[in-house]
Amino acid sequence: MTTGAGDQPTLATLEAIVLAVTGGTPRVLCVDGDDLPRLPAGRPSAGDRTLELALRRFAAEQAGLELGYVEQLYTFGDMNRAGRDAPAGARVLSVAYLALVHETAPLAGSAWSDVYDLLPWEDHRGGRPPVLDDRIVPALARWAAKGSRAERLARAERADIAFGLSGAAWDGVRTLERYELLYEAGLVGEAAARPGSGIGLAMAIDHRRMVATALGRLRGKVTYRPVVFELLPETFTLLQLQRVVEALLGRMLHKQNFRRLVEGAGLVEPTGEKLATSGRPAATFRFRREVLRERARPGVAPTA
Amino acid sequence: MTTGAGDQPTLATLEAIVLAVTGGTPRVLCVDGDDLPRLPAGRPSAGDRTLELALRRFAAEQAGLELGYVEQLYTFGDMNRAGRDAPAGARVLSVAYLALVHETAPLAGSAWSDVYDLLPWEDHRGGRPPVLDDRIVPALARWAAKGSRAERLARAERADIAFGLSGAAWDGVRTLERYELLYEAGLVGEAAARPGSGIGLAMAIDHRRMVATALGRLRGKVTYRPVVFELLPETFTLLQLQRVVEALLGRMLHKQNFRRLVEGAGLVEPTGEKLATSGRPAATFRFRREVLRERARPGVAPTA
DNA sequence: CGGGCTTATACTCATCACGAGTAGTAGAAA
DNA sequence: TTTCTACTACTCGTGATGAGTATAAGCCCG
Repeated sequence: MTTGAGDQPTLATLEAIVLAVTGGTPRVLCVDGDDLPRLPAGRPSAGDRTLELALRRFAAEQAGLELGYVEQLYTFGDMNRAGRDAPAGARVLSVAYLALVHETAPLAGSAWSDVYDLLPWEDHRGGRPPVLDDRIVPALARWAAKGSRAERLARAERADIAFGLSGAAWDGVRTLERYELLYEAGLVGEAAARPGSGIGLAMAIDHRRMVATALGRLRGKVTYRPVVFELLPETFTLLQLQRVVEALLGRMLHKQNFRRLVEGAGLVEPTGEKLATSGRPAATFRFRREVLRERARPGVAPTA
Repeated sequence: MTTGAGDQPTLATLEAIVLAVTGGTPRVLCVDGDDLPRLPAGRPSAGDRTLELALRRFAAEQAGLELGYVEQLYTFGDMNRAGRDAPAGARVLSVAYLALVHETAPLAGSAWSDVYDLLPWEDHRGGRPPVLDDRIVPALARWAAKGSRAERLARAERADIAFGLSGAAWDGVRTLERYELLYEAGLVGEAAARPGSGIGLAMAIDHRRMVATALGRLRGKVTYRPVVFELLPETFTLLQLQRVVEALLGRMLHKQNFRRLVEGAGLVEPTGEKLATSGRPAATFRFRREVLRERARPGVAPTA
């Protein structure tokens, strides 16, 4: 490995995307920034054996949160992403982690934001969001009409695949592709010509991109790993479970089929207790750990 | 964001896992280290707008390689992973990228290594590798017998799931879990008590862990994204395609079903040409780009 | 020049996952 | 007792997947 001439100091930070689902709403933990809200962040120090431990440490110190499930998401290192307090020309490397927690009370200086306030085009539970056809599709069409012929074709293909246009199917997992397309097309606040004119609530620097990455990853993972249970209490009804999954996927699921999937796969076991609801009381369940041995890809949502 | 007291200088490097498949053998590009082979690596410099562009630049400079498909894999930042030339107490952050290329002639100072020489327990194409039952399973059993009762149960569960023991199914994607388990159990050279006694060819520091990460990611991705075509020439026969997929998955596929899957999904289109083989000549195909619009998850291997 | 080898290609069959729908059940509230 | 809400049990059709049978098209060799 040769050390190039253009070496530069590198600043490394850890960013936490802490996710919870409360009452059908997926929420992400934000702290107040100078201007826009931002994700909680910290730096690894010499005493932290691993990056993940560093993250857990500062989540506890800064926000009093004991994180459960934690997974590394992505490392962001573009040149244009230094905050205003960073030395010019320095590259900031941000290692983003996804953490799943149960709902908790909001903490001082921080608050939960609805993920779908940040990314409104991602929530299809109440049907196709109007913002798609009203603003996004026309703007993408304009964006795709620019450039050389080859470039126009490439842009149109990207837009079609990401947003399920021209006969393509909407793929819930492509959240990042969608965000980046909107960014390039100037439709999200951080990149919009006039501040405040963008779609969805803006966040500092590229933090909304990180949330989009997290949502996409989680939507994928839910179909083959039992991660949802990290967001639920010890025991729960099948409808509660379904609501959390729907909140993550951003689409409704067929109730009977969901039940068949989850029970048939042996993902849950009945506790024997009943929980009073506003209708007929529901049986409560808990996660059934043995499923990890029985199935290679125990997911709580259909693959499609 | 508060700046903790324990801040430390951070060294950032990019590591490239460059993969090719030649004649049924998946290979990774290695460069000669002081002692053990290592992955090609470089540093981002101020002129590189993104980390991915930095990677492409130094791959071209250092090895004369023009990378095609590139994807970020994982960022490694444990404390114990500084090379011997690094200042003590410094944390080295390595952002690892996976790159797929067509086979090329070996370059000066670098060579292709068979991935399954590095991770012999991962290749099940010729049946279950003997090293599993001869060395790994007994050693894992010894490893799992240590610690408190709760710890023993947790270890046994991890081993069962990762290696498909006690009725669990072998999951090709869990390459990283397997490598880490072997590491903890002291079975891979880098961690082995006596050097040279480990299973598989050792690499510098944690580079073999990176290769394991890459293989696992690729095995997963192959089932829902048409990445294999990055490893193949423009046109190919279905058997060539199948051999590449099998090389990645480490298991054999049913020929007729593979054909049905690939043709039925519209992943390929016939070129009209025939290629002479050692038997009946085979029709050649090329990747059919339109499939990206037609299918949400166009994969070239079954999900299981 | 025909048998045997190798590889390619075309079908069939059973099973299972999944989307969608019908129907009936259990408790609470009015 | 009605009505509302939510829970639970089945059925049907389609498509994906694993596995196997049969046939075709070249080559090599005796």
